[in-house]
Amino acid sequence: MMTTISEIAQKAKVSRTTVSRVLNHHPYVKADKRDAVLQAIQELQYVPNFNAVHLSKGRTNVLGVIVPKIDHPFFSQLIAGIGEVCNRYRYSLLLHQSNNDLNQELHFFNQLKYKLVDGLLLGSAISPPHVLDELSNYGKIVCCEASGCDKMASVSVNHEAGIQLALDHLREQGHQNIGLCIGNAKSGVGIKRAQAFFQYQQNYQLGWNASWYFDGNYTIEDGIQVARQLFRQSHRPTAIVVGSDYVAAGILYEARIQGIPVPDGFAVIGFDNQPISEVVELSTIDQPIVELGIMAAELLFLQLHDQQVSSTNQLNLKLIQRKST
Amino acid sequence: MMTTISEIAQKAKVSRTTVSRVLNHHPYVKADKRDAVLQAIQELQYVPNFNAVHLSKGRTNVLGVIVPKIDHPFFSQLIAGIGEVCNRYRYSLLLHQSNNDLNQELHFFNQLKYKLVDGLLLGSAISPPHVLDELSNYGKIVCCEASGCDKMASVSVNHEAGIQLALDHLREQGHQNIGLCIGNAKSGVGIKRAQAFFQYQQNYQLGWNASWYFDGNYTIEDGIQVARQLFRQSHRPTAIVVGSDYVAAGILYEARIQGIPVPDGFAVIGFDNQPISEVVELSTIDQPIVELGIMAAELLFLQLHDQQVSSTNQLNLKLIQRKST
DNA sequence: GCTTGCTCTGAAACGCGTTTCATACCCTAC
DNA sequence: GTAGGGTATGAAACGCGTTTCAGAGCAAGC
Repeated sequence: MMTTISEIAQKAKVSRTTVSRVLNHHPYVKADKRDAVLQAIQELQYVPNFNAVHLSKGRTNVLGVIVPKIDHPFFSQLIAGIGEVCNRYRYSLLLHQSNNDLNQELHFFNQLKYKLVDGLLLGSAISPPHVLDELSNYGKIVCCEASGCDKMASVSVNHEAGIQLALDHLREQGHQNIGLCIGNAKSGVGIKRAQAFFQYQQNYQLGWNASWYFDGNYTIEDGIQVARQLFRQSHRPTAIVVGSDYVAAGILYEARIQGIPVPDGFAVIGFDNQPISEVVELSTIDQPIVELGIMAAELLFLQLHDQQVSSTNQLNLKLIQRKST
Repeated sequence: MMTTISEIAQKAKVSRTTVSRVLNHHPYVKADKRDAVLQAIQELQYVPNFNAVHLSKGRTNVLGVIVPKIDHPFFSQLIAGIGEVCNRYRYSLLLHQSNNDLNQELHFFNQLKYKLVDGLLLGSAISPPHVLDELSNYGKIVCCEASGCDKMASVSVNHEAGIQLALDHLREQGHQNIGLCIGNAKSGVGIKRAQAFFQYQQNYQLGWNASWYFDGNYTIEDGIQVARQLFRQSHRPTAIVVGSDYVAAGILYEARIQGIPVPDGFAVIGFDNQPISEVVELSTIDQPIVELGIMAAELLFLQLHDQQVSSTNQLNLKLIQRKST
């Protein structure tokens, strides 16, 4: 029992074309006809069916976003930034949680092929480059980390600079033996951070031992485990760089339990500047995550409006010193 | 240059109807024709246009979710739960961030009217009941807190029970003078919690002073301010119930700064059991937020499949005792 | 007076699947 | 032998807007 533009047209004694023009604010409609149409819309309580609009226009004004885990603070902030831009442009946001599952990811990519979204924002992507390459034939894509695919633009945090900030700071505090703890060692972020770390280590002749390295850590609980392994070692580092504030908070927690004085006995520096780092007084590398989302979305909109954009974009980081270093 | 089912039909020497049947796994298609169609789909690299599907089917297999702020941990967990269910049912999620702005909210509600989503999940709603009432004529809606609209189902946390758990626990620890700190005093949650608190207070003859009440607090920083105001008072409560772990963490932080011993000098209990509560050793009332999202989404799917559901649903809470009480 | 160029309007085609309905075939049951 | 019922297929209508194109009206320019 939906009202359609045909009924409006009939009631207002104009053609469907004219109704469509009124709805789309086309200038060539005389005032009297416009008023008649608007009145009919009122009286019949017309509500447009946007599936028809999308079909005929060939676009949907929807952006797709895929992330591994919505409730990870990094991604929820990223989405928040993207959402803000979408609101500004009156676009909607189609969100998908992949759980780092390749099938889920591929399934979501179809939304672009199926014309359900006008563009795609990749919070993370585990698909091989050739898949992304093929996908980019179907629409514009922006990746929130270096994608390894030159057909799509990317925005990312300057991980090298971040690691360097952290290490410069620790060296200034007199540390020479510094451990590393990251999340997914195989993700772009993980690889970049590890590379930058070991490069720096070599450049500055820092001490090293394989048992000072940890990966696959994401939670507070993980941090506690890392700390236990670390503090068990007789020859241990005097500081550690940690890829996540949550993990770092776990390490601080365990240090307190074991009575190891921070920062004098052991220093910890995290990444992200999540709210948690404030209460546990953790030094950290602040990542402008919301801004990252905003920038990624803006880049996508530029491309949707046929503007050229530079394909790699980096955001800068800053050091926030608190009492853990 | 899109391939359409017509081209497939031509190539496979069948009708469009048959192609449609193959795509929809309709049983009445002979194997040889089905194969011919599938082959043509392969060769022409056919990709369906789902806007056309949505238009003719009258549904989109998309759920809408609206929340005030995506990166608030409560809502990101809620969305994560919803997203999980959506993945299970192969539905997509259209997400909107309202920033508690009524216009944003109304704008998003149109997605249901416009037939862009099959159902709506309200993470929060500030619209008056009559708006929600009218909206529910356009599709199924589930609200994640008591909505005040009897036409839609709701799932919510049992706030009364939560407050009671917290207060029972504090009384057991010998507290008689207990403060209260909540977020939005005008939201459903805020009202419920305050009511339950004051009811309990009266029932058990607890001490009270108007300066022991705080609202509009959401962040760690807010918590620090609350603590400062609190600790300035000569006649102050011996414990406080706080509606958010973040705010509670701020209070604990300030207590430490001021050298007030916790829990002996002052006890704090939070709500949510966010990760932060673990590292700061905060006692808290655990809210099953992800489960709340899952349940809300499940309820919506039940309704989309024409099943009756009970209109009010509550989830239970549990006390997590740590070192702050 | 006639061309040029806007303004305004509607018929028809288009975007692309799905669904209905009619038809035809085949087998089983009586 | 034939009525009944399942299987298989296609033509045409349908869902509902937008866009193209052609044409009419009207004013300004020469």
